[in-house]
Amino acid sequence: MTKKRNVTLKEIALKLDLSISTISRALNNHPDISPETVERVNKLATELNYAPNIFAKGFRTHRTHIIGVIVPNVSHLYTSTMLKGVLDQAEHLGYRVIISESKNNENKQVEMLQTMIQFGVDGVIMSLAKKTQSIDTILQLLEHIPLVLFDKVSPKIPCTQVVINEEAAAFNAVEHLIETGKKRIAIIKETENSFNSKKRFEGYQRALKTYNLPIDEKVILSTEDISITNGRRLTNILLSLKNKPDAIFAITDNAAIGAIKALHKFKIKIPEEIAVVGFSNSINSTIVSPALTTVDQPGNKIGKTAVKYLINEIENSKPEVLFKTITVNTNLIVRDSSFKA
Amino acid sequence: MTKKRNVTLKEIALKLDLSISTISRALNNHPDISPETVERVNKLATELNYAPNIFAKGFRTHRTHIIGVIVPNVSHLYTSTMLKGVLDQAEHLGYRVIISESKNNENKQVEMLQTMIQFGVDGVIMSLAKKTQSIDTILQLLEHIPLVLFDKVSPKIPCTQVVINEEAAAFNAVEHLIETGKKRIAIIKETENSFNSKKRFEGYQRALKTYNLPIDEKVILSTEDISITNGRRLTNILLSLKNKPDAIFAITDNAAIGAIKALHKFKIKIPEEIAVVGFSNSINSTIVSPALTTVDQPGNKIGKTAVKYLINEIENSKPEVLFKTITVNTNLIVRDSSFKA
DNA sequence: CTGAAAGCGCTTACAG
DNA sequence: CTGAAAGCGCTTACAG
Repeated sequence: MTKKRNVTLKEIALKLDLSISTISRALNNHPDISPETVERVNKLATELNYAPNIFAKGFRTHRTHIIGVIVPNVSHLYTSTMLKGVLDQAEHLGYRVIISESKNNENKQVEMLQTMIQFGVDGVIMSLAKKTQSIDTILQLLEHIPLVLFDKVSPKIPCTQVVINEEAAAFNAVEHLIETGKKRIAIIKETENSFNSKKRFEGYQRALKTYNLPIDEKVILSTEDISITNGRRLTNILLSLKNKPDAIFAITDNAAIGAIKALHKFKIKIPEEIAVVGFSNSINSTIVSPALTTVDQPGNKIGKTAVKYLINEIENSKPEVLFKTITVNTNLIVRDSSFKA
Repeated sequence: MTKKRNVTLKEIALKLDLSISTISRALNNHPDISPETVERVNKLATELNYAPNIFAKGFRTHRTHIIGVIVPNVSHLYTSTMLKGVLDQAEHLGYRVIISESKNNENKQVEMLQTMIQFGVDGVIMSLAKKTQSIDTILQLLEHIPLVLFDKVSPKIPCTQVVINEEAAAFNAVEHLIETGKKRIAIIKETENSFNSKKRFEGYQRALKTYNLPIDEKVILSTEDISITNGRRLTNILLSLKNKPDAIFAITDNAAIGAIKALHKFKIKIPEEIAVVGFSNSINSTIVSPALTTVDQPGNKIGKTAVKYLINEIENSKPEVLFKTITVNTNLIVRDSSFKA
């Protein structure tokens, strides 16, 4: 498929009987060029619909104005809201965005990172694949490119990391349950000690301690894959306990939705008998009934913030950024799966 | 932030005391080069972790191996599954993907298309913004770049278009309702005569005609924004009718979910009194209760197919592609919001 | 204020 | 089988 060639500086130079250098300068508002020349050049350029060849430009300047984004799974609801934030902010600051999926595979993640660097992106924003172990390669690649982590992060990687106030958010969620009279609060968390799961669990523990409630291993359940199905399965386990919980804090909306489905099955009243709180405020949380009380996790803002910090690193040739955490705040949204305070 | 420079052909040439040309050829498996040389070059290249500068390459070859994707909204559930398909297939065929949102704004859509072209993408996959009117600019841009439309398409643009069998899918959905005994089937559709809404409406009409059921304007409702809220609102209107429908076919899952919420409020039994069928098979459709009967719309496959056709056009310099529709099939998934057949 | 020239890293016709 | 050279479209130090 042969397509029309684009207008080049040379063509403009020829038509205006000026040099390519002058055209380039005029178009880039170089102070040296006379206003009249700038005027003439701009006029013809718009007339001819001139658009610089970004590849030639990037090739020359070692800047592509492309940001790479690597996430485990683009079609996760929450991820897609982060992507929205990334796209918006990037566009706003004059950058394009290339997106890749790691599919929660560590090797693929590194591979993607490498291609992106090879590709010449100016920087990368990444949410880590589950169970990312060997940080070594990433550390090496860090010498080649500015990197900002978001959402799924790791303290082992010395770079800017954008996260929500995981611990405090979980604390608030559990505190809310306690304040509405719940005394035996179960938690459904991830088996893997991911940053998010760990912090949320810490918040849960701190809330119980603060209110002098016992921490009982029997109602602390974990799962590899924190899905609706597993939320349901673990809730069934909770229901089989002699001493049942009166509330469930699930560290994701999906697990919470699974919990609600299980409680429904056993005709247990929500929130009277058992209250449920989730985490994310995904669209799903308003569709399930009763509507889910959950932590609003502003994906959009996380994405925007990550872009802001990355571009800042790209554009300011300051000393290397080391470990730095940026925290975005969250709110608890109380719906029908728990009592109003 | 200064980052390490990458290894170049020149460095390899120097170390091996060969010319840059030879290195380039060896790395590209040019038949002229002796096997021993190829061997030596490859060895050093991997040793040095050589990666070609894609910008220099693209600049030289006028090929970037980047595909541009323009969609109205990345954080729509369905869109994100299409994106997943696009990313997978593109990666599989050795292409990178740049994603942009048109935000359903026609001007922005054209603007994005222009930047992508300027950017040097090899081709573009686009889902049209709502109410895309002035096709003129798009037609002009078509001369510069291969374009494939997907999901939201238009017969006015002469290019490859990837869609599902909208009409047949709607026909099947309505036929299912008829076969389970429903006789007065309402439809909730879009006001705008978009390709999708139009085709689905045609399928609805054909089903009623086929089974000799009357088409009654009173139960044909439209809305600008086919959301949960509006699904609920329009269902309230249906419930205020003297002669109520016994089934509702909503052309999106969201509208169907709104319908279910409205029916719930009035304690109407689903599907006994009124059955509901949606369209998309989004995750939401399994979370609402009763679980929604809906058309499974394979976003993943649509995305993949679009990429396949686009890359085919990019790589084969055949005569210009004119209008051509590729249809991906769908299935009706029967859940609890309608009777089993 | 303007131009000639080098060079970014690569590919490829041309020559040998 | 290998190399010297041109050129893709742009920017920028250097010269005037």
